[in-house]
Amino acid sequence: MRTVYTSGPLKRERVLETALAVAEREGFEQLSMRLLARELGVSTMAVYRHVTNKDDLLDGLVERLLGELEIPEQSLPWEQRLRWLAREVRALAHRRPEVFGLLLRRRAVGEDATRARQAALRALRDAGLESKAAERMERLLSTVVMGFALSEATGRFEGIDVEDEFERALELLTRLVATQ
Amino acid sequence: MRTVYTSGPLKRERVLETALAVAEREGFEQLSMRLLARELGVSTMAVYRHVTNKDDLLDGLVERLLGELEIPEQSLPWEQRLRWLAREVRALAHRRPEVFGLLLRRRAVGEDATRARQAALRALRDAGLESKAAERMERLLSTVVMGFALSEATGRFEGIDVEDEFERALELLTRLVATQ
DNA sequence: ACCTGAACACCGTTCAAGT
DNA sequence: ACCTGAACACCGTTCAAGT
Repeated sequence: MRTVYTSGPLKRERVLETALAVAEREGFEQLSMRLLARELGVSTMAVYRHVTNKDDLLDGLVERLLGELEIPEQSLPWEQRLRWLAREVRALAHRRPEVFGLLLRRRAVGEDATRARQAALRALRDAGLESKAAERMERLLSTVVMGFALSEATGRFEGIDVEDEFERALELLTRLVATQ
Repeated sequence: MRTVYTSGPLKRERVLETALAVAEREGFEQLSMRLLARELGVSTMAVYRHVTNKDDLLDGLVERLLGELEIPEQSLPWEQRLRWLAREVRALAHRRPEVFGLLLRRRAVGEDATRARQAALRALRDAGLESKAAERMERLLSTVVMGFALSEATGRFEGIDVEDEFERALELLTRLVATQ
């Protein structure tokens, strides 16, 4: 009834990948340990060998999503790096509308979580902000970017050209950074 | 084992109120139709007379939460009205940390949903923004305000003085509105 | 008209048992 | 070492039955 991924032994990597696929295909609420196991062609409890419980599975998904963000080259001007990051997040929300919300519900702790944040902080420092101000601005920017992306993914801004809206918001905020 | 609310007949109002209390006390994930019924001192299916299903229950909670927002007097200067609204949202997130996230996950459709939005739009028009610009700014502001409030409720900004941070962000954005 | 209990098709997770 | 099936304590919801 379902596609069963049969490539090699069961690994955490494949568990997460399949969980992501199931969530996007069936809807996030439908993702269960049992359905995931069925999809992997394995007993429910076999999944627990690669994931300590469902919470750990969700943490793994968050980490995987963050790992999909491409970090801009340091050589680019700071404005372009900020825009790059913002668009990466927006693209992620587009690609994974069902699971994107996880990023705003769960605290990201792993290494991938900080990569994007560090890149944003570097860009803001390069824009001339001192350390504390850069951190504050990063929190403001990430809130806006994540919030917009989520709003689009959940349909809160239906009927609105979010592409355009998002670019304008970025424009405004970048100007705000420049005048800090 | 649990407090049973015994005041009068079962009404939608009391169902929602109790659901809110249960969610905040036991955690949002623990809120179930069965536990809610137990709490109301009634059979599970009796709850279904006041709520068509769990989805409808959650929609009801969203509506109730939005109804808790106090709208500022029109006589206040526009900056103060915006600040008022922002603080109301932040206070709501503080009061209902467990259920606040619902507001960002579900589309609000009822009347209470638009009250706050209309008040913000009026303030922005009074600030001199033309109609389209006011709508765009309202979306930006609401995203920031809701995003910050959620981040605080979920602990994303742990160790940070969100009170201070929030005021600074508002300050920045208000200046942005003034210079539009 | 309003409430009930049993039943159905699901969950996450523990644990003893199999290879 | 790795996987399994049965079991436990839960879900949301349908439906026939009670008052």
